[in-house]
Amino acid sequence: MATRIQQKNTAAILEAALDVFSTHGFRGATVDQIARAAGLSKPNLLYYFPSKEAIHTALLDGLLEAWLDPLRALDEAGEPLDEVLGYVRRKLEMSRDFPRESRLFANEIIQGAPRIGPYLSGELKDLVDEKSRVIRHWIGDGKIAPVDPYHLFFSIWALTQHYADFDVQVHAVLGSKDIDPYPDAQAHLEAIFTRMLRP
Amino acid sequence: MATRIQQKNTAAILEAALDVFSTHGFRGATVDQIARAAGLSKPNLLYYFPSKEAIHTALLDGLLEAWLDPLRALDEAGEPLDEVLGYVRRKLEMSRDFPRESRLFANEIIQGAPRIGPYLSGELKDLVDEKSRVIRHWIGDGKIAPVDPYHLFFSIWALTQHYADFDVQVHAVLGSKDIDPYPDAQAHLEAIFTRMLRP
DNA sequence: GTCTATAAGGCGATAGAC
DNA sequence: GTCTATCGCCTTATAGAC
Repeated sequence: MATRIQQKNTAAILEAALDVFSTHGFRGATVDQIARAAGLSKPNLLYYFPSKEAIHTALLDGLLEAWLDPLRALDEAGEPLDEVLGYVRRKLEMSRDFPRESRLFANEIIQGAPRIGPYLSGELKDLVDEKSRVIRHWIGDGKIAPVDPYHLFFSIWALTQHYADFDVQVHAVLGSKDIDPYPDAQAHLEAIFTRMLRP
Repeated sequence: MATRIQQKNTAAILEAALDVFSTHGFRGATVDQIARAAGLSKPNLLYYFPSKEAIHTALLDGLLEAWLDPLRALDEAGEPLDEVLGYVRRKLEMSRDFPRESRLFANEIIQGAPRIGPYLSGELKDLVDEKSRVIRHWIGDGKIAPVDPYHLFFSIWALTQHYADFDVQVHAVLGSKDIDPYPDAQAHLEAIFTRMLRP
């Protein structure tokens, strides 16, 4: 049974760690940095988590738990094009609302997925295999244009996560620090996938 | 005037450093790791480069020098759709042939572009602004369908670089370690942009 | 040009008082 | 539960012999 203080501090640590790990990667982050951002001393932080690795694992576990939800919601019984567009919209909203989580994930993958390799070829692949059959079924019925389902999913991931992972570049190129690129991005992606999938 | 030994060792160091930096990021990489991969002792490596930072800077400078070439080649006088498809093809070939360079760049951007911020809002933005005017010109002439030029370029970058940066995930999801995903990727991307831009 | 040895400091983690 | 002090390791970089 966690006390109110424990809950508060644990939450503050995870919040601070998400900030630091997503920006600097696992090795680039320091426990001191996380502790200061959480308003705690270093030994006090290590009173709540046994090690730096443990904090990182806790973050990753929490993330992977929710990472596949948008894809799970893709419904075979729905209107095919709407279902894909809905998935794209949910993924783009995740980039907008949880960019640090996206960068935490991206850091892991780029560095060879040392901690989540089994997840990729297990849970993730299984779900993608399943939903690929749905896509192929829709294609067979003439509901959407022919497309390689796996590369379709790669495209959705790449296009939506780009706005979180490469956020700095997006803003640098658009030039205006204050403008929200997401409304235009949403319209752009909807147009892409509509043209791509309309029979 | 560099001797043959100097040229050989400098090249070996940069080659090894590209391997290590692109996989582990700047902080995650160690000089010892790079030295061993280059077949040199640590002090010997530091005889050729004054610091770890200097090696990284040399790599980044060399990369940025060539990074924009595929976009520079986009020719206003060419056939619009072919020009865009050619750019996509060149970028995808860069992902296939230089995945470590792509990951080196991705690591920098994800971590907030601490070293290349000026490049992004300088050289890169200027070139994108220029080529965006070309895209808009083509749209005005009815040569390609209306599209936001900036988000078009974001899409090209996201879709092509994904195959280098998220290589591990691509292979995990496709399931077969030995299969080359690039032929299918090329066909997929050509179909996307053809459908997207045909008037 | 290349090595062994080592300085100097940062970092993860622990000890022990309060 | 939280702190100060510190251990021990790892890492960057240098000294100095060959």
